[in-house]
Amino acid sequence: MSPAAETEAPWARRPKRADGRRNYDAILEAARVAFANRGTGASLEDIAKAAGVAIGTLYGHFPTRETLVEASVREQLDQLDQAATTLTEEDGDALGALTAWVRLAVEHCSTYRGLASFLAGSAHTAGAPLHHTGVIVHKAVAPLLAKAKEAGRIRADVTAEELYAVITAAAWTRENSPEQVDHSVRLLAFVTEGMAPQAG
Amino acid sequence: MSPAAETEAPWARRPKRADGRRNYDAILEAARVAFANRGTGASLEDIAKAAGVAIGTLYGHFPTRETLVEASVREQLDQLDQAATTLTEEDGDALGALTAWVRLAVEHCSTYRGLASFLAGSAHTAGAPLHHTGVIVHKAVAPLLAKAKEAGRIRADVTAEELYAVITAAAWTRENSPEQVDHSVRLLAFVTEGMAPQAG
DNA sequence: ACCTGAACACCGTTCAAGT
DNA sequence: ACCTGAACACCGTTCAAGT
Repeated sequence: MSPAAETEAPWARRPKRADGRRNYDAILEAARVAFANRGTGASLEDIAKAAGVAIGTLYGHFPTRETLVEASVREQLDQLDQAATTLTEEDGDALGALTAWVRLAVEHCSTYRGLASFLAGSAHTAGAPLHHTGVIVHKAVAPLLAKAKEAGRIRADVTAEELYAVITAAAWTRENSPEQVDHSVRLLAFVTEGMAPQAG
Repeated sequence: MSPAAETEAPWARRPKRADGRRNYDAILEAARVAFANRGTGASLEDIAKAAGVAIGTLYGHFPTRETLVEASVREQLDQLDQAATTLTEEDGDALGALTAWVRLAVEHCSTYRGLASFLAGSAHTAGAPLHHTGVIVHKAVAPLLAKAKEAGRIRADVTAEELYAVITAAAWTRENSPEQVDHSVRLLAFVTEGMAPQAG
């Protein structure tokens, strides 16, 4: 498998022609603003208008809403992947490293209202644009989880899939929390305690 | 405050005229089927068609989608409320009673795909039709929570609001789980362990 | 290779007219 | 008091024509 095959997805590729790249970038930027303000269900016509392109141009680059959502969080996901590597290499508190990364993952998955639902919806559909996120999360969390288990801080039977369910559930809770209090913090605290070996 | 004011909501009242009641019931039944098959975002026109009424009739009885969703789960909510009373009166395992009721509540809140999001959305909006659900859950869970605390099975600082966040998050997880495995079961198990006094 | 925007489809919501 | 359905608005999606 070539490096390009790993990094380049079949959907939403950045065009080669200069005008195409300009439009692609403008659409992405407008989408990020719209998703941040209105959630992932924001009007695609409004996004095209804000980007200064016709609606057909948007569809040319992003054939489905999901491809646009995926592209709008792709860079952030790369950072999340790298953070897992950094945290795994650090010596010290294995449980702290795991929980720190889980919190980063929850923040990523709650970037926009509606993102958690998109992620959950494509979690079990191989080939879906946002299925990639689940794959990355699984791969990234595996070594962190293994180290925490070796250190005796997490039950041996906790799986990466269960952690992903926890992360998306916490992200959804965060999306839906009132501005004053983020209920996902306490939810994660309870879950973390519950995953400790001494419990139960 | 009269008893009627407590039980009768200002939205979605069952009409007094016979033809009105027939249509009201037919719409509700069609809505339950449509919500079960397509989630709470199901087409209202299709529901009206299935009920054999004009779209205006549907809007006459249920001015917003939320009122229709609320009415479609109201009876079930009453049962959930009664179950809390029964479980509170039982002698025996206080933690078991609490967790049994929480599981019933999770099932209620995941009756239809999309219901958990409706509930979370109206949780902090007094006056919203589905805000009622949150109020009932809070009232119902309070004595169960108090007994579990007295028995030393749950941390003293756990609030009913936190439990409601846990319930809706678990319901959302259940809605989004693949058919083979319900991830909310493990999520609830972890949270329950994490709420125990000996943890942390 | 990429862009445009008209055209079509579908659905939510309102309201004047009716019984 | 309740019902009807046409009318309007808004949005997603496609595609023939253009550069």
